[in-house]
Amino acid sequence: MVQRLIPGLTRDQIVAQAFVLVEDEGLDSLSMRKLAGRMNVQAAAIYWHISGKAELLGLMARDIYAAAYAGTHGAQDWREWLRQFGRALHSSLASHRDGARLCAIARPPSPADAEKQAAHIAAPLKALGLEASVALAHQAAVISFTLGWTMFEANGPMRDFLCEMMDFDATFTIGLESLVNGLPAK
Amino acid sequence: MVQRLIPGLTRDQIVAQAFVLVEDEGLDSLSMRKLAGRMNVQAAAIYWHISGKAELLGLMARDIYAAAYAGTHGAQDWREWLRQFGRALHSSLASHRDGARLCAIARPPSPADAEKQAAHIAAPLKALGLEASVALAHQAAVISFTLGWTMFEANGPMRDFLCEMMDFDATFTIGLESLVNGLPAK
DNA sequence: TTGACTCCTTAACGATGTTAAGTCAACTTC
DNA sequence: GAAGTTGACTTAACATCGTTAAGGAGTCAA
Repeated sequence: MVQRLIPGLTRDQIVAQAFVLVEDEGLDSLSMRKLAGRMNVQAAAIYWHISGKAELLGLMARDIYAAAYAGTHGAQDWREWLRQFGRALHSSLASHRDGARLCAIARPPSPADAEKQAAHIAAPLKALGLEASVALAHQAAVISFTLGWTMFEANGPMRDFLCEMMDFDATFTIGLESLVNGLPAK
Repeated sequence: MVQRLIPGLTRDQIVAQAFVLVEDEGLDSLSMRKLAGRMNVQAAAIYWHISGKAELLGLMARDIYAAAYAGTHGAQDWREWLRQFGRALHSSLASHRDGARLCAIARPPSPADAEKQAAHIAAPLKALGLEASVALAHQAAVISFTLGWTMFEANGPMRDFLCEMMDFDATFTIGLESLVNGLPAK
């Protein structure tokens, strides 16, 4: 087992630079060559650390979701938690350029340990009194709405026109509230 | 002004064949060359009829949305209309392979006549007593939720695992009902 | 010193979207 | 019917893309 002192490249550094690249030039301009160029490295070098572009996108999406989970604190009941989570996910998606499109394209990084991951995801809602399957279903609803909305907000048809007719953020909040309030407890 | 009797290729035929190709091989395999090959034509020939791949995707997405609008009949109030529309859009998206991803990627075909298009879209809800801006906002909410859900259903993380834990269709309906019931009339 | 191992380079493969230039038949006009 | 115009397509090429194979330089253990 040999370990370099200065590995030069790291998975985290690659993902971080990928975010910077997307921020600068947009998701469509995210290519392995450009990404490598920004790190003064050849494109093939990235493949030593990451299996391919799909995994890169997966890791980026994971970071966006992680920020959303980190943005929920001290909810008293599961509806409040879902509202917090929805708002946090929306702001996480919106704070990264093309964030929604990225999460829409990205595939799950590890379909293998889905069960463990699902349990981990359902945990906060279970702690607030929801059954596991209901927790996952409700979270799926909130994620779907939020992801769909942010995408609609960013690239949807008539975007510029609708911008003048309504407050996107306020309308999102209304939709999120409606959705969460109507979800059944069982 | 010269007009051929048999133009050989048509926009509609191209779009139709694109749907067939996606149905057969998936959205990732939709390339101009393969599409042209299926019509016994060179790839560049497509560019005579369609400006590029972006427009092709836009036309495909437009067809999917059109099927959803066509699936709403005789609603008595705007909530019922939104429910019908949500269900129709869901089935339209689900009935085309990679339909949700397609609509997520596709850009609006014509940002120019957004105002006219918005009025046309808001019409059915206006006829049922909703103000134009509210109509658009509510429709945006339903589209966002439905598109997000269908995407989640198709490619989302833990898809296979969640499949066993819940009925996707039933859970979608619950979410849609919750959302629509909670939307304000004003 | 030898060998193993990590990390990166060079080079190449096939595929992609797109454009420019050329071709040819169908039509219009004279 | 000859000439010219134009619609529709072919051929060829360009730049770029994700990805892989082969190899080399550096670092550590023996």
